[in-house]
Amino acid sequence: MPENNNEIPDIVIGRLPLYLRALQYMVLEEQMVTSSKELAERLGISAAQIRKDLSQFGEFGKQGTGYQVEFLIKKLRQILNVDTIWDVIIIGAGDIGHGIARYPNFGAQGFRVVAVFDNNPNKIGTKIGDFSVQDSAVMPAIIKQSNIKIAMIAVPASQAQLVVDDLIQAGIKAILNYAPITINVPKGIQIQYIDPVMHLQKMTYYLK
Amino acid sequence: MPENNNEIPDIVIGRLPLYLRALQYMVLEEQMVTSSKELAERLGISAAQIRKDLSQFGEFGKQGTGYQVEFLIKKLRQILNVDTIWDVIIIGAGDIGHGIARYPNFGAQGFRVVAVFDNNPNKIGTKIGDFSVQDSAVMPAIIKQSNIKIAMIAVPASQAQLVVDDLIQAGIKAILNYAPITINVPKGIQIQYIDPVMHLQKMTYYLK
DNA sequence: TAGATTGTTAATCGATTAACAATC
DNA sequence: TAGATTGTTAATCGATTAACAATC
Repeated sequence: MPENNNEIPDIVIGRLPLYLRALQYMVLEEQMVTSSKELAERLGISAAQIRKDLSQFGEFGKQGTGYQVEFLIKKLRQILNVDTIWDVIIIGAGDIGHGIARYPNFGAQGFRVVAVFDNNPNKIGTKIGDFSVQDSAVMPAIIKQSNIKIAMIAVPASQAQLVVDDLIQAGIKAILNYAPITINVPKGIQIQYIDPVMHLQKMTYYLK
Repeated sequence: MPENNNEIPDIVIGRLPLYLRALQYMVLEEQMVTSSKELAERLGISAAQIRKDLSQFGEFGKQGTGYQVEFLIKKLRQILNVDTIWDVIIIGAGDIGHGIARYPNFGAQGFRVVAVFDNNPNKIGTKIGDFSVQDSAVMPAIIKQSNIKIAMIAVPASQAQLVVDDLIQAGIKAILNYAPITINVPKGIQIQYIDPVMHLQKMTYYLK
């Protein structure tokens, strides 16, 4: 007896934020309705792929008409769990930490930075926008107390694994890692990487 | 008569910088030799995949022994065209522009930031580390004059497409885009995206 | 009704993995 | 020689695309 196969591919999940982003620009342009064809052209992918991806989660369109932009945004936000606000912490108050602490796009997209930590005594207590940098020593307590699930780490590569281990110990479930090093995490913990060097080195392959 | 199929998949190219990064940490740890198995464990991928990827470019290992770390690094840098230094410019002198202008990892990885541009008169002439911010108006001339091929853009989403069009017009061939919007570029131009929100939204799908 | 576009199936295409002969 | 590990093939697995009935 075949199981109902309801495992949605990770690669599909990865495209949903892309769709959401494009739809939000349509709202800014006061466009009410779109189609898989139009979205596909904007994003440079195939219309069939967009329809197939969306159909994993329900029937959000109308034949002959397409998709209501606002409605599809609402559905995507529900699917991605960004129809509420997630509190996020930052570890590392260097240049990158400063940059992401002030990043203006998190708010509208479901994320709120609530604390910045560092273990350097010279940085503890300094101000970044609204927050003052807190001692990493109090980090686990604050994670537990505020039930925070998401962290962004911007510490030196040499410290990244240790910091991640501490974060997971304290209850963090998702990590966005700016340190240029591969981190090991147990199953069930999400980790994503941002490393501009990787992108640049991929592009130079094709240059000259 | 079958053509020699020497088109290397883009997805393979994307993994090479990851291998390179891991190998460089091995050098720091004074490890001389590695194996596909060890690399695979570090990176959380399969050993077969690493061997297959590398074999696209040559035979870099020895049976029974594995790979000489320094030698493989040298080969990967050649393949990726990062065995020389690429000059890179930054457009946009806001928080993100500041952050990447001071990013410490570019130098050792084949990239050198040589200029930062902005079109805001309040920012033009201000200092970021060693450079002063230049007027975007002079950007095309400088790109041509210095034969710059790579740009990183950190401007508002609303300006990103226009800036990219200008850059390509001036001769830029590869763009790392920090603006949270999909950009259209002609064939033959490389573009890569960095958007922390996308990564966060992908992870929240799996949370609770 | 005619035109447009969805959701879905089946076919195609491409990527990953398992396995092993070769060989260091 | 025995053990280890490569490079490569073939099999498997998964993702994308083309096509079209359904239907707005």
